Amino acid sequence: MVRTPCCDKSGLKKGTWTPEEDRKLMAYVTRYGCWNWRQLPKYAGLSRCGKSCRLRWMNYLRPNIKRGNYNKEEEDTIIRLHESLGNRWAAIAAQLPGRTDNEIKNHWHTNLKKRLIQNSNSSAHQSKEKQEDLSRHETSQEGESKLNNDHPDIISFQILESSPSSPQPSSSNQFSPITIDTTGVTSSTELILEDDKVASFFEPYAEPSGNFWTEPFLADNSYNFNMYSDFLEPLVDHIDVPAYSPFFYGDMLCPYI
DNA sequence: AAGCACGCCAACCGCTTGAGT
DNA sequence: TACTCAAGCGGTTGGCGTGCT
Repeated sequence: MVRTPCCDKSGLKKGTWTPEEDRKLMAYVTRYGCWNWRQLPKYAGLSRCGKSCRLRWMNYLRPNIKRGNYNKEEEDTIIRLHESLGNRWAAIAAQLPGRTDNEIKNHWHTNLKKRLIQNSNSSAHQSKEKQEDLSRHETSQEGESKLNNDHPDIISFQILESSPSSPQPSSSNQFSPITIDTTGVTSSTELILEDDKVASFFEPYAEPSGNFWTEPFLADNSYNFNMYSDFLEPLVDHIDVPAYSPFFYGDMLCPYI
């Protein structure tokens, strides 16, 4: 979407990712991990800069990405965290499993910010009316409680504002680029992938009882390729990922995984 | 049906941070 | 300590989709 597909001066492709590029990146990262984002596109056969690959993986291809349909809890969390953390989208995203900082940022600018402004405007307007009304009756305390009843959302927001801000230390979420956020993933069937193609792409290789996404990536920081070779081999071969890599086949060592 | 305006959001850019030497 | 470089982060951009006239 968005950027017109083109090449920059160094010959690297920019703009919308094609399904083929997605498959290449996904297959390569799945097979070899993200040992070096700058070098990765070269070995993955992609004419993209490493930064672009990383972004694509982090915001779109990474497993357990939840997309769209924010529920009220999530929105409340975003609002509350934004109140205490400001525009630290990565920190906010760390508290919302499956959501990316980019997506939260977009959602904030397109929905939540407007909503808050509207709320504050209407509350300010009504507050003014109430104040005038109250000054007439000189019953400020009574009026305050009525205002609270009229705008429970605003009030709860005020309470949250005054409460001690508690940016949770997100140790588990401050993952390195290739660490897989496994929150909420208990089996391969629970993968949250918006793109049906991507989901179906991996479906035939999903383990019935194991946890593909967590086990190989978390097991003692080494890539247990052999365990998933049956899974990866046909997958990678099928989508024609370049056979070369700085690592020996089946002897992959990636300190980040 | 065609043109226009606007919102959404994927992706880019540039700055900052942190690790390695 | 200073320097280099990769990765992370947040702000911004701009094409596409959709609703409105």
